[in-house]
Amino acid sequence: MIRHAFASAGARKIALHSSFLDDEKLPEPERVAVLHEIFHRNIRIKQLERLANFMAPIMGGYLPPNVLIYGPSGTGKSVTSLHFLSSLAHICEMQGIAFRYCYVDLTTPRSCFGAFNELAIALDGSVRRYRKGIALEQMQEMIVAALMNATGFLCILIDEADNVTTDADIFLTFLAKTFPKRIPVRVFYVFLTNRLEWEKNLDPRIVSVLKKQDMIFEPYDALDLLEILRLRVEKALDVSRVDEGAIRKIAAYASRETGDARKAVELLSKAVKVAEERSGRLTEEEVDIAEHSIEVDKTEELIRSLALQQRLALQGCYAGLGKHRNRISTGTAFEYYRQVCEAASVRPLTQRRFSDMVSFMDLYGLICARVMSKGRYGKTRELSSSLPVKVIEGLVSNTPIA
DNA sequence: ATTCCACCGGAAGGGGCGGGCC
DNA sequence: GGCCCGCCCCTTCCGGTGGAAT
Repeated sequence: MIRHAFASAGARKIALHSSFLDDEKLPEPERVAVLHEIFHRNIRIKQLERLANFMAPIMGGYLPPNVLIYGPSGTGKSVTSLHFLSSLAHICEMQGIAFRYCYVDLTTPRSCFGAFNELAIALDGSVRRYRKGIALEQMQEMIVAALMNATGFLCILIDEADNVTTDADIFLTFLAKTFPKRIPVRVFYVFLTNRLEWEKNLDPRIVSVLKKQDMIFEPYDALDLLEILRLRVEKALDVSRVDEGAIRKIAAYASRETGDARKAVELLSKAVKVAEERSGRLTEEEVDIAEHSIEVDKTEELIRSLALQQRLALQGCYAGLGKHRNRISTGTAFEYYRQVCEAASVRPLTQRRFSDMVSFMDLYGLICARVMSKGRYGKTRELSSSLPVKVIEGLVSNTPIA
């Protein structure tokens, strides 16, 4: 039986090099190679061209302007910029121009201190984290000291620059004013962000000192995605078992939603798994199944990550919805919520708070809540279900309520 | 035209806690 | 390690609201 199971699983195998479907698992050289191919297929060529125009002064020994790049997540801001800078470094090396760049990753939100810390790590090349409790000025001194002997040009690429949660102004003031004056190396910045309004929240004085150029990465369209997906398919899969239509469908799904390349690859990877469990062939049908199952996974994960009170509220809502033909008012839902709380021996919150939680869950699409006026019988939000049946079952079966 | 239901949702204030700073 | 401030969560209070009922 084991042998048979193994053999039949092998016969349905589609993924030959599954690491190409997951960038996290890809070793660095391979990743670079994949990127090179992507850029050879004329994707993001316009953006590369603009970057090249901005940076061209460096070849004549002039300081390029700072660049601010907007674009939603998964549009290749980071990869494109990194690819460009590494090429630029290569060219400069051949021309004998002293140039280096470093990458400051603020993908996870950080405080001002944390941002300085990342910057320090990126600059002096060490992996050591500075101890907490150092004064900010001292951090700045150390960062300056690390570059005291550097010469030539330095480009600092700051990913998700809007993620500095507290005192972003201090961080940016340092970058814009103090830093360039105190070090011999000529520094310029590339900021990446996915929030268009970021600039408006900044101190206008900083913006004017930065004297930056703007650039926009629009989401990939279906054709770009198709190209990106084809590359992955060629690298990772047994091409003879993949329908062209399936790939087109994935590209269509992803471009219709957000144009996020990461999501497209994720969907591809999921579809491959589905196909391997089923027919051993990747067709449009498998894509549909995978799409649906990603949907379910996402909501289940969202529910798991809810705070206790929020989950109880959600359970209360769906417990009530099950008994009232999927239409209930906030007041009734609140009653059910209280029962759920009692069963879980948790002190229930006030109705006011419950009302806020309902709004929150509506916002995240876990429930549908519309304000309705029933005339003399009051005004209330009418709650109805907006989750797949499978998810609701899982949710209610956890409810210890009769 | 008025009343009145059953909430909505803003404001204000308290308490707990985590992170920044020394 | 310890202190303190700011933030978030929660409660209380209350004026507001759309339309059926009268």
